[in-house]
Amino acid sequence: MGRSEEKKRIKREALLTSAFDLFTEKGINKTTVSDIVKKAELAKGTFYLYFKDKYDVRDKLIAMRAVRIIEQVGDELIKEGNEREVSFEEGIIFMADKIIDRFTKNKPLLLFMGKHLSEAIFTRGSTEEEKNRCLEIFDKLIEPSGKVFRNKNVMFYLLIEVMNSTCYDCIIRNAPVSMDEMRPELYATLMSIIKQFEV
Amino acid sequence: MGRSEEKKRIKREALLTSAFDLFTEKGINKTTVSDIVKKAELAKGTFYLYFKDKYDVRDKLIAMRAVRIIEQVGDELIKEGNEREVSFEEGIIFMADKIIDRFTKNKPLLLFMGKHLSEAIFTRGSTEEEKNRCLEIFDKLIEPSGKVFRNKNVMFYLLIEVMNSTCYDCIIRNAPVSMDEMRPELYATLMSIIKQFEV
Amino acid sequence: MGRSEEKKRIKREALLTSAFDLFTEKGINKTTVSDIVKKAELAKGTFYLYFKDKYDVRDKLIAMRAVRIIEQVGDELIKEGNEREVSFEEGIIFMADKIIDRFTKNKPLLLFMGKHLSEAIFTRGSTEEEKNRCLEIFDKLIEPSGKVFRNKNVMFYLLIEVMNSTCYDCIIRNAPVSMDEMRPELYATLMSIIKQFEV
Amino acid sequence: MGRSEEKKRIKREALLTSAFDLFTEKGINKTTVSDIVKKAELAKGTFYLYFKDKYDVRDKLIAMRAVRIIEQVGDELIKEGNEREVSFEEGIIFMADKIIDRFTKNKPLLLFMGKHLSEAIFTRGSTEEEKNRCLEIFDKLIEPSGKVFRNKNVMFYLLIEVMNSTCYDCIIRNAPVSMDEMRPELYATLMSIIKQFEV
DNA sequence: CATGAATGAGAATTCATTCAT
DNA sequence: AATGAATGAATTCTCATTCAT
Repeated sequence: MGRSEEKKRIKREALLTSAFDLFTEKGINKTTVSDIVKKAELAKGTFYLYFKDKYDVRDKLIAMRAVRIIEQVGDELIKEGNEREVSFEEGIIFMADKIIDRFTKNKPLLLFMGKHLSEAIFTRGSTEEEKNRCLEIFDKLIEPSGKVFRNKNVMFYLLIEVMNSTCYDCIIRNAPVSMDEMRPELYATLMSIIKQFEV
Repeated sequence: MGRSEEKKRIKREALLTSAFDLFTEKGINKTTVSDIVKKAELAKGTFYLYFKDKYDVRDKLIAMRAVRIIEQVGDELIKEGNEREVSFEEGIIFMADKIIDRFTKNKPLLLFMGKHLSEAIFTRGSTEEEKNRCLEIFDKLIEPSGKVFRNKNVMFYLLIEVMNSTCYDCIIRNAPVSMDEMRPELYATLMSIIKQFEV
Repeated sequence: MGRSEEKKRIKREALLTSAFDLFTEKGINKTTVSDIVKKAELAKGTFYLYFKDKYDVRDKLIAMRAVRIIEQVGDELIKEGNEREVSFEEGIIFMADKIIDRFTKNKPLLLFMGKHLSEAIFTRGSTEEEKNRCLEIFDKLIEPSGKVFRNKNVMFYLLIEVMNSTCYDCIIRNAPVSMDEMRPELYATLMSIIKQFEV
Repeated sequence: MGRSEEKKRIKREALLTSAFDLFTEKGINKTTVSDIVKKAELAKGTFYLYFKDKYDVRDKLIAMRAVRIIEQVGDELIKEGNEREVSFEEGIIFMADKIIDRFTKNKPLLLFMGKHLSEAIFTRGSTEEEKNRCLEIFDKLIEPSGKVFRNKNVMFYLLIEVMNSTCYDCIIRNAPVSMDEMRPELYATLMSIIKQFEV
């Protein structure tokens, strides 16, 4: 990568980081392009060299964050798998558990992500390549179990969607019940879904 | 109700109706308070006598519509029940079917509702009374079956949430698959969830 | 005074009191007629039965307060005069002293009065009668001294004006010096002015 | 100064000039930011690049005008001093005379300045530098006389304040007497004040 | 007299976007 | 590629005032 390419990457990165901080801090509606460039210490016009508008940035951030969450939790699972035998079902619960943890500790992140996790992963993944990385993580999860599932993507979509929705409603809105009350039901539901797709 | 109370109700109604039409037509961001009052044939200031801002109207509309959808589909189910024996599970499928139909035919409505159906019903229901009406509909659905469920509200939350999410993603975004492809999996998932809660 | 006359007086009074509280609290520009009637627990329209607009209220309040200040300080002076011999010059100093005290303890009042004290007394006195009461106070002050002044009203105007201006600038703005530093110079100036008018 | 700096100065100037014209013409309350930018032939938003709001402009204008008045009258006095011997006292009278003249001929200016002359000079002078220029003018006035005064700034504050107040009340409100009737008393008062500060 | 809902002109201010430098 | 001053349409919201009840 050339010098100038590198400089550009840094600027893009600065804009994304600043925007993310502001979006999670005060919401997208109250964040202006001015705020973003000020925080990134760049000129107003520069923003438009990299992004169409702030909604463009938001979409890219949601996609990036969604992928990152899955990747990081996937990595943790791999580590766990190195230490003890982990069945597919256990793996899913493990991931759900880690994601719930993460969101419980970082409500602004959850607020920002909304219920867009699966959407970001399955249809907008910031790049095709990232999207595939996510799907691969799931595939690797199934592999050792030797199980066969029809319609894997739909299954994963449903698993993520149920998990994301309950996180959002229980953690942010504390309704219909608290996350703690929901957790066992959520896990049971995840299990039900998996069973349903097993061939 | 007094004359003036009645007049106020009509004005409030006009604002809500106009706002709903505009929100579904061109989205909330592109709809201005000016647009709403113009359509309602009222003065700008009048809007602010009834609502805080357009987001206030949106929240109230989502709540109202959510309740209305459940009520109407509930009514249809009652009619159906008068004509033939309908089990609880069949009833849920029937309702899901009707809701999918409704959203398929009215994408702007779905776009407007987003994934807020359960939230509107379980935590914001425009009034406590409306919220209870919704829950009652579900109760009536269970009754004749003689079945017993633990944590009914959580079950209903999950049923509605899964249905709402899949509708939104499959109908609006056509992803991860089309609604037609999703439908059998959705139904199976609804069934799994019910089973899981049965005592 | 009839029953209804009395009721009207009470309402007028409530509006004046509420307005005064709000004006001193957050300034006239940030006070709305709505605020005033809400505080007075009256209807919006009622305001306009008693006053032209909020500036009308302000003018009346300034005039009333100006007169009240002079009267109260005049009363204190009379009491003082009953206890010890007080020359005209001493009387003026006494009054200035009391006024400075009052304003130092009640900056919002001073902020509200601005530099309008003499104007309120000499040209707008809420009623002709009140205005005359003020002038009489000064006359009574001169009487016992046996001194003769030309152009008494101009003299009083200058005395009040200098006192009001220095209070405002020194107490509110603390400039060009503090009130404590200004006080001896102010007193000297008041004495100079009196001397100048003595025949 | 760079090209763009120069352009900015011109725009700021245009806004100040337009605002001043409108403020003196129809008062600050009836002048809107829209009026100002229209007159300055600039865009609405541009106003907010240079000033916080119209009150910010007013404050800056009052300060500028106050300084300008003192400077111009000071210049006239210097010219006069070149032609004939002028004592300190005569100088003050000369300046008072010129200021009264100016205000009599330009009542809107006086209306706009209000009783803020000394405040603008002694505490807000648009810049520290301008403020000092004003004080210097007074110093130069004293110098040739060889006289010594204690607390010069307080003396000048009082001289200006009395002059400003009487101008405002007599010229604008014609009360308690006309400016012509007030003039000899004003002059005498100015002389008394000077005497009082002489060491 | 009193009310307070309704009005609607219009004020303030913002902010995305452009473009000359 | 980067800048940031300038733009001005767009938007929100206020608030004095009216008037039917």
